[in-house]
Amino acid sequence: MYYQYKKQFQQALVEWYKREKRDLPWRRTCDPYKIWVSEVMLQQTRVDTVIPYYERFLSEFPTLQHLADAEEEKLLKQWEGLGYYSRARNLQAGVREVVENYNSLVPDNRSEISKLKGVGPYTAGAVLSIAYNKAEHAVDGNVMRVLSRVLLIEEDIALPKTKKTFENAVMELIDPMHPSEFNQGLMELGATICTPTSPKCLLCPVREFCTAFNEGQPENLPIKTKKVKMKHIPYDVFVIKNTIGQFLVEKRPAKGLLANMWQFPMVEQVGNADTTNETKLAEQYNLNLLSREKLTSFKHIFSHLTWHIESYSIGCEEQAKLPGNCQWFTAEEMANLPMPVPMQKVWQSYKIETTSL
DNA sequence: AAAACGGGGAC
DNA sequence: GTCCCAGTTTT
Repeated sequence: MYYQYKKQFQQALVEWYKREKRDLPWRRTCDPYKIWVSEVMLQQTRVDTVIPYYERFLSEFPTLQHLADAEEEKLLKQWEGLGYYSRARNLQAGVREVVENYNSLVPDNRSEISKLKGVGPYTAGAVLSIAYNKAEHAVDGNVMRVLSRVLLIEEDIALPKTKKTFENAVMELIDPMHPSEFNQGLMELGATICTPTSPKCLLCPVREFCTAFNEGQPENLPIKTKKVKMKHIPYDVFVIKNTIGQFLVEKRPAKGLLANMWQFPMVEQVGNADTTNETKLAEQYNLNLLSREKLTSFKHIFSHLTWHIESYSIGCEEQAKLPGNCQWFTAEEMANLPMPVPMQKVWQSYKIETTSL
């Protein structure tokens, strides 16, 4: 973009942003910690979803120190339902690094802040520009969409190396006097005007600078090729209650899918027979099963795989020897355990089934 | 470079 | 159903 147009573009974007920006909770503060929390929550997650989590999280952990001191169970409980739970663990690890190594001051330069756990190129640039007003790139999906249209960039955004093109473009275009408003303006534009489908070009403050609007078809940008192949896994899930009213739950492994989250015992379905899976359950968990009743069936879609859940209610004698990751809890105790959404659905189904008796 | 990693909303 | 969302880490 020619130099004289660049300054006009910056001014048009920044003035539009100042005028039209949505009133969001994290826009009422410059506290780097709070900006950091908001940016992590917003990764791959919509604004409307984040707002209630953000408010609750910061009232529970108002400072770096509060979060650094938190128990993981309590942290995950706050994150429950938001997804990508490693974000929460990484955020806490990063916060602990800041408390221990940076005197509780979030670093204000890219090389240091990028070393923090969970802080990638985007989050680094977002915190630096928004909290510290540094002229740093913060390239997310919105920015790639907006700039692919404005600058008619036709590289495949599914390829990792393409990100560099957009980071360079931002550094070339960014308003050095208003980095925070410039970066947020690009994202706000992508979220509200320059949307994936049917962009509202007639309302766009920078359409006169937009190559795709003037020459091409904005709706066909950006170009993205990658498609994911979904795996499907059928599971039987069991809500198991012993004779003194406790329920059996297990903690998932510390790595991988839904790490350290709690769940009801589940076994992968092998055939379409029903008794084989129950036998497998009794063996795996060393249980003496008494009764059984069908609960809800549904499918739960993750980003890369689908669980097909069938759930059952089981009565059972209490056993002395349980696998190490298993524990009996009362319903009240269970309420404090972080559980993923599919397990909450099963539990909800159980409660409805039993209260109707 | 590709896959893993949640959940939900919009079309 | 598909896409994608204020992405990062691991393989």
